[in-house]
Amino acid sequence: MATERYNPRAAEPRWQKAWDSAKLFEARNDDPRPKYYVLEMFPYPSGRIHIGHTRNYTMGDVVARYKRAKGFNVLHPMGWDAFGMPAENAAMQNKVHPRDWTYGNIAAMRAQLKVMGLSIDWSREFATCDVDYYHRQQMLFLDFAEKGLVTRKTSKVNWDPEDMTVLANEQVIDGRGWRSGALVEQRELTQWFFRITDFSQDLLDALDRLPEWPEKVRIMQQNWIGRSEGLLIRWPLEQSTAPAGESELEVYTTRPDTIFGASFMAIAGDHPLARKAAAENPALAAFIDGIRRQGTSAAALETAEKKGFDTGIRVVHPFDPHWALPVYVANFVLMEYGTGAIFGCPSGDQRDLDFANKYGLPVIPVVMPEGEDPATFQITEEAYVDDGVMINSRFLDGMQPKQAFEEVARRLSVVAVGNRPMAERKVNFRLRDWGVSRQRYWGCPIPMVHCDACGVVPVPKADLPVKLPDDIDFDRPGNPLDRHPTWRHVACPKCGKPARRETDTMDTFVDSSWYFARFTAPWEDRPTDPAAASDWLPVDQYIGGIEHAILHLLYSRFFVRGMRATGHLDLDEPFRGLFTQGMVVHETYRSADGHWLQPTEVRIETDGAGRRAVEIATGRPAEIGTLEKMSKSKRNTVSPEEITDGYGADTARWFMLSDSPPERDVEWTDEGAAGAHRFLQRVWRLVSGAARALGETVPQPAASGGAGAVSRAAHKALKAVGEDIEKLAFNRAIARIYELTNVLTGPIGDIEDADPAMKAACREAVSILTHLLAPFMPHLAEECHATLGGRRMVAESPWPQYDPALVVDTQITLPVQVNGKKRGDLTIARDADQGEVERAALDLDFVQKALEGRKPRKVIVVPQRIVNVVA
RNA sequence: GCGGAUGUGGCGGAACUGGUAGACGCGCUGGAUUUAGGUUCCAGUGCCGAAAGGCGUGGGGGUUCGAGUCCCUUCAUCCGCACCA
Repeated sequence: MATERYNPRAAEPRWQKAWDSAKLFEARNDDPRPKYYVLEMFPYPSGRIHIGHTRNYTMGDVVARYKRAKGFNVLHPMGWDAFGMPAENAAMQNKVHPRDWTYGNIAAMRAQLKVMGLSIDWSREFATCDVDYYHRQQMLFLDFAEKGLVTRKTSKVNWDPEDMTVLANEQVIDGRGWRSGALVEQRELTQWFFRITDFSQDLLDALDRLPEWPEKVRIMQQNWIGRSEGLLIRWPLEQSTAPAGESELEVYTTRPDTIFGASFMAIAGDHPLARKAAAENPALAAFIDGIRRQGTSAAALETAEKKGFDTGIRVVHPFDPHWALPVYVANFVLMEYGTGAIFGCPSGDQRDLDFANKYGLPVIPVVMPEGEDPATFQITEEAYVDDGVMINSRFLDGMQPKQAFEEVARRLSVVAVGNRPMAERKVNFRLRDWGVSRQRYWGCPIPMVHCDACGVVPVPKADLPVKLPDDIDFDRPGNPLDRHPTWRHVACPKCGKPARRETDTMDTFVDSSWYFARFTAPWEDRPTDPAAASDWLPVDQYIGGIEHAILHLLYSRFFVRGMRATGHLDLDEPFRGLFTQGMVVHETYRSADGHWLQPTEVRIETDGAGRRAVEIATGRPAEIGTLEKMSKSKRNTVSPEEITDGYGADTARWFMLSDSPPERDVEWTDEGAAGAHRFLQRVWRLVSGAARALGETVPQPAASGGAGAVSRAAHKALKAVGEDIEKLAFNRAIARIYELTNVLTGPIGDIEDADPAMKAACREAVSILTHLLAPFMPHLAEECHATLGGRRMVAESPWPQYDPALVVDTQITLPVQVNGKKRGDLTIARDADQGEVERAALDLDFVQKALEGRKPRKVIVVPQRIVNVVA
């Protein structure tokens, strides 16, 4: 039968328009149905939609369309993470205003996204650089400040010399700026901070209440927060050696049990005691200077020698007034962690051991593996870090390290140094406060004013927004707001005298820390409608890249806590379900002379012997390289347009979700895309053929025989696909749809001669198939649905319900094993009891043969699963 | 160093709580249809073997009637964090 090929280029825009005019995807806040909020991490408007974006949004769209069909009030919005450096770089390079560049990119990318046929509520779209958005962000900042969640402090910051801005710890990767790649320097600056550390414990505890987050992400956040329990010990200084005014050294340790193994103290170069000592000791000052210049990259740290310098200061051991220990300044002690001072126990820590060996310090073993002889147990080159039994530790001898910890804590907590206990228990976190000041133009201005008389004064809410000035120059690096002739000059809101605006703008991670809440009521003139935000949130399914496992997700979790404290919503956590999807990767190709070739520049030839690549332009063989994340440098990119122009959006959507599980990388191949398109055309032939042959066949109860098989296949697929989508197992759902299509191909080919029951079963089955396809290939599904005479659009139709009676078989085929090896099958009624199954199995020829007349020793019947005859 | 994964045909991958390993797709082989094809349809496709049969989920061992799945051990690859006291 001759069928027109399905033409996606005609059909897809038509259906997109139909969905649009019916406003099918616009969510209403007053809709009484249960809500479902599905969100993909919003894109940075770089200029082009990348194929990775497409995969991400398609996953969210499948969920959104499925949930909508299941009767939920679905919120599926889209916006733009639009502030940031690239806009300024473009301004510097191309003399284009960051605003124009950004909004131009947004327009281009929005058009690209629309081609994909995503079921997005575009009425809620915004960009974080919209004044409407950052205005409300400034309101939040002031509310946070009022609640004490914002502080201003001088601290050592990571300074990116290329971008001329401060970076958060999280933005320093291997000692380099996450964006510029420049080596980061340390500088002392006064900065704005969000007090995320106020929530350290809660941010940690609440991870256990996020069962729908990947384990990996929760562990990464746990490690990042880095909680440890230990003891803060105040070591008295030997007064004759101490700088004036210093009497003790505070040390944080998680191993107080090893205190009798201590042989030195080490403090950071920035430690106050080190500074004081250096003031009187030029050689020490020079040493500390050297530490500051030392690289902080991972490689530098790896190879950097552990170096120390004896300050001459001595501390007294807390348990022995006659035991003095030297205080070194050491290059491996961090001022930022704990107290910036440690005690070194060489026998229990490899780094301390190396240090002790280098400087000839004593090595006293204090923990020994169970069963060793304390008289002979020695530590020379390798520290013993495992559990064991205490030795050489006076009153701790014989204890487990855990008991020893408690004993030391107990004894020291009752001894006083001055008016404080010599030691107290302390919980320590690795997490630092979040520095949000950026010396950039294209960001949300921090709504603060500096007045010589009044100090730092918040901009009154009535005076918001603090708008970015339009007239700016990018002829020099640095912050253009600083150089603007007028913008920074403002009257002090308090005293009215001339004052200066804060010229720092906020880290763009602030923008993305609450956008999901703004989507719930983007029209509000306050940051949120607290009721709407609390109703819609948490996001039921959040989908994005693993690269945001720490930064964005942790900041958002903090923001929700801050917004709750300031009354903007009532919510524990922003994202109930989190899914981190894999990347789209592609083979790489190199020409004979070694330069990278684009996929469009090579032709792949395949035969029994394998695959070869040929450079089209030269006809010479090209080398097929490894799979890589698509990148400009390797030239292995495929653009969404290339695919949609050729095959249409449905094919692209289908291919990206088939085969590979969504959390893994998917390899883009031409063969795969072509295969997906073949399937699309096959479905169209099948459904349109069925529609023509069946006309208005009235569905009637499926009968037995072939019609029953068709019905059962359809209902089984219906059940399975729904369950797979719920689990985000898109590849499995797609395999199910293929299976159903394979089952239907035969019967529908012969449909002209079929009986009415078969016709009815096929009619129902193709209708089910259409609904199953709809989340994945929504345009094709609409076309099929219309061809079948569907009244409404699929996008506004409910998900069909499967018939429970049709998803179980009455006859089942059990594998029959003899001695654990499969020898054949047994077809029997599903509800046959164990005895029947056993008798029938023993009657089977191949079982008889295998038994050779012997009685079986045992017959194992697992109902509805397997029979195993043990001979 | 610490933490986390992953390992199944030529390839991507299925296999729910221990129960027919390889669903589904790609590729490949053979055949049919078509003016032709990069179309469509049919059949085949884990490995060895003519067959009977045997062997098969990174390697080795174990538990079990039965192991891809559980336990021990080992190897390989990938990812994250990392001078954190």
